[in-house]
Amino acid sequence: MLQSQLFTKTRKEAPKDEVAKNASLLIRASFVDKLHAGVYTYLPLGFLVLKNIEKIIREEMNAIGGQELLLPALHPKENWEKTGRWESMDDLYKLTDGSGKEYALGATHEEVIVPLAKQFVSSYKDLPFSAYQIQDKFRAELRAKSGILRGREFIMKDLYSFHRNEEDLNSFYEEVRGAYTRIFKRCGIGNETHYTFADGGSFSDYSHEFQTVTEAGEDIIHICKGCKTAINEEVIAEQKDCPECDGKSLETRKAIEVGNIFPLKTKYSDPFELTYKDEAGKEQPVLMGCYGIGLGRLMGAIVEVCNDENGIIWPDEVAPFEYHLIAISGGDGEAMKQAQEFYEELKQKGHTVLFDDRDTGAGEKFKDADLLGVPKRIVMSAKTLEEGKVELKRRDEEDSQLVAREDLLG
RNA sequence: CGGGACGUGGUGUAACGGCUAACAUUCUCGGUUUGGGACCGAGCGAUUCCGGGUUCGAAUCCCGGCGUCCCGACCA
Repeated sequence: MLQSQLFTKTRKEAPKDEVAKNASLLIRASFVDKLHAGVYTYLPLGFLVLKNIEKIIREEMNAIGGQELLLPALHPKENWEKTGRWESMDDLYKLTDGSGKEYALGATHEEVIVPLAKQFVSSYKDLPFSAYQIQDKFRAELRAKSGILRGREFIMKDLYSFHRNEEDLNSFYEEVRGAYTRIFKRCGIGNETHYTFADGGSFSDYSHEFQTVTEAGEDIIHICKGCKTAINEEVIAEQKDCPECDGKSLETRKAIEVGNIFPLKTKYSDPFELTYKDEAGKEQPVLMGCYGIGLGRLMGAIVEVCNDENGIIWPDEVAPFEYHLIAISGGDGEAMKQAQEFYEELKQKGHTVLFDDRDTGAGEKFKDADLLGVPKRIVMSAKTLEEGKVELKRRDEEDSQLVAREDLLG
């Protein structure tokens, strides 16, 4: 992408009302824009990151057999009355059309996917299976906060699994745990993200969360120094020791919940009478699990973890581009000309490149490069031309090096 | 939903109740530059969030609303 063509611009200063680091940096670098409290636009650069996160999640979901679909966001009131959540879920957005018919904006999708599954599940032979979607969710948060970490409209991946017995549910549950662990690792926050025992809220008796340690977090977790498993503050009273190992030394940290997994069992299959016939022809309730990851929140958490005083430092796999190519103009314009050619070459070899072809000072380009946080920066100037090479610097490293162009094309 | 802070060009700030609302930045034009937001000159850009009130006079004081952020409560 040519930076001169990008319709968004970076800012020297963050809007004064953004305190959260993720919002401050993402807005300054023009990855996102705030429409109103808790509702953000993903601008072209932010959208690239979001799509990368989405790709990672999709690959890992597919790898454990999840079937992708897209459920509606506009739900009939009746489905929500059936589970009792039309009344009990107070952050549910409710709306009425011109004729007086009432709807809910999807805050979660058990109310839609369970009736859907009912249409196709009748025998034990139809089980197990799992389906997921990546879609906008709406929740009337009393207080949107922390930039994109807690919004009122947000993109979420929700996976639902359907099983004939608890054993099968539990084994799939562990598979999802593995997939989630890989997702957060690929997103560059594997070391900061902990598998955590938590309360089930209104969803189930208990649950597990994936908590990323950051000062911007709104939860308190107690991390086992032995096995890195953690316990959420809300259940620490019941569980004083690490349940995974003998480690009893817990470290207390603030963290943000980037993912969660719930054994729903029959909580939502019961109200919709989702059942199957077993080998004996006997009607049995379907057991369910549900598993969520907030994509925007994940992006925010990555920024909270991966930054320095100069800007964002995107992990390789989520970065909007692989290379940030900077041409330092001036002189006879040769550097700009050669950079233009190199840009085309890199693209041809399949690399993603942001090419700073703007006619502006070198300082501004470097500042913007640091702020945008593309993992690898290539500089071409009169200086590098003399050597017949280009300068390569990783965003997460101090030193740069001169390398041959061919070395970057491979 | 309780408490607090704030609301002035796109962004960040300033202005005692009193001149044409100031400065920086962004942006436009011209010129000089080109290895860390460079420099010079000339411009554009605001009904000071909205509505009332006090006053000869309100960005400034008072009341109400709306909005944003922070703390708390709440929360897949």
